[in-house]
Amino acid sequence: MIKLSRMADYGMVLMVELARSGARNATAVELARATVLPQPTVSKLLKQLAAAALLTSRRGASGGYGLARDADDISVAEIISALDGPIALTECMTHDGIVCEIEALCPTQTNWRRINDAVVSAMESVSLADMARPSIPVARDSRPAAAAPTAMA
Amino acid sequence: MIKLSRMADYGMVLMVELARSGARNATAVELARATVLPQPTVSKLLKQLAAAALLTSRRGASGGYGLARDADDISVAEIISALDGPIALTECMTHDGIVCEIEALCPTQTNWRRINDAVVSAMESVSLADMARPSIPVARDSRPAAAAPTAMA
DNA sequence: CGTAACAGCACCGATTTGGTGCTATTTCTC
DNA sequence: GAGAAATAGCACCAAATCGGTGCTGTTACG
Repeated sequence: MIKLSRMADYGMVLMVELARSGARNATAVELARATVLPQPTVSKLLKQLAAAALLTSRRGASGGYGLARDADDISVAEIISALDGPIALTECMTHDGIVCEIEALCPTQTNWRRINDAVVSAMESVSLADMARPSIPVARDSRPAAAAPTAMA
Repeated sequence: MIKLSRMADYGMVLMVELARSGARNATAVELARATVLPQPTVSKLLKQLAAAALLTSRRGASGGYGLARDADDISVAEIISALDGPIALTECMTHDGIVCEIEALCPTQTNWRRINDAVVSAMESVSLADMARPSIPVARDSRPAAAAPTAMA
């Protein structure tokens, strides 16, 4: 359903938690507790995020993780591609320029790329700071007739 | 990797083929041959597309499929959601207004929705006719240093 | 009435994904 | 200097999803 993986979802939660708390040396255990996510999975995610240079890590006793950059300077696109790999709607999008095997699909390649770029830029335009700040306090009980166009069915 | 399923990919190929040929009564076998896709899968896809009212179907001998509307009036978003279900990056996006279980994620819900809407509108803005017409004849061998911003990594 | 096509199942295999566990390695503290 | 506490980097396993296949209707043309 064009949905991002649960890992990316969890990863975002962790990043938001770090951005909110401002902690620069939070341990995996602390973060797991704060976010109510399984600890082993949290560790795995933090490792990946650190490997992608989005987090700094301190090893050894009293070690931990912290944001590598300002939350304003980290985009949603970065977080997602760190955990889910590059944002590519079709296979053709990954290797750029190489013709895909299925001849029939290729003519549409340019248009796919345009759509893909739109998705990427949408995610690049939102920063971690944006995600951390609950911009519009969403109404929980009364739902105002779905303001957002939910596509079709 | 935020990629759409192969079914949606194939489905697009079939729709483009129908848009190009202009055939209003093409059989599954013909379309499979034209697109070089496995016939059973093609049949399955055509059924789904017909069920979503994107294709008209004629049963019986000399039956077949055709576009239900003008190619200009069918969006990429419709085709994708017909085959892959509604476009929803996160689970929260499907049931609109209902609070998800994981408390920590919810505050970011509004921002997720904004990103999701951007994706949806990107796909709604491109019609099947756009996809069918090879707008810019893509250079196959010489690749001009990747004009499109390929995100990171 | 036979044949050619769509309709709608149910099922199965394989790939991917989510999750776990173990073994280093680093570094702080006592 | 030894031990404890934390990250790093593996490899592995279980499960859910996805892609694909096969059958049994049902419709309609000839």
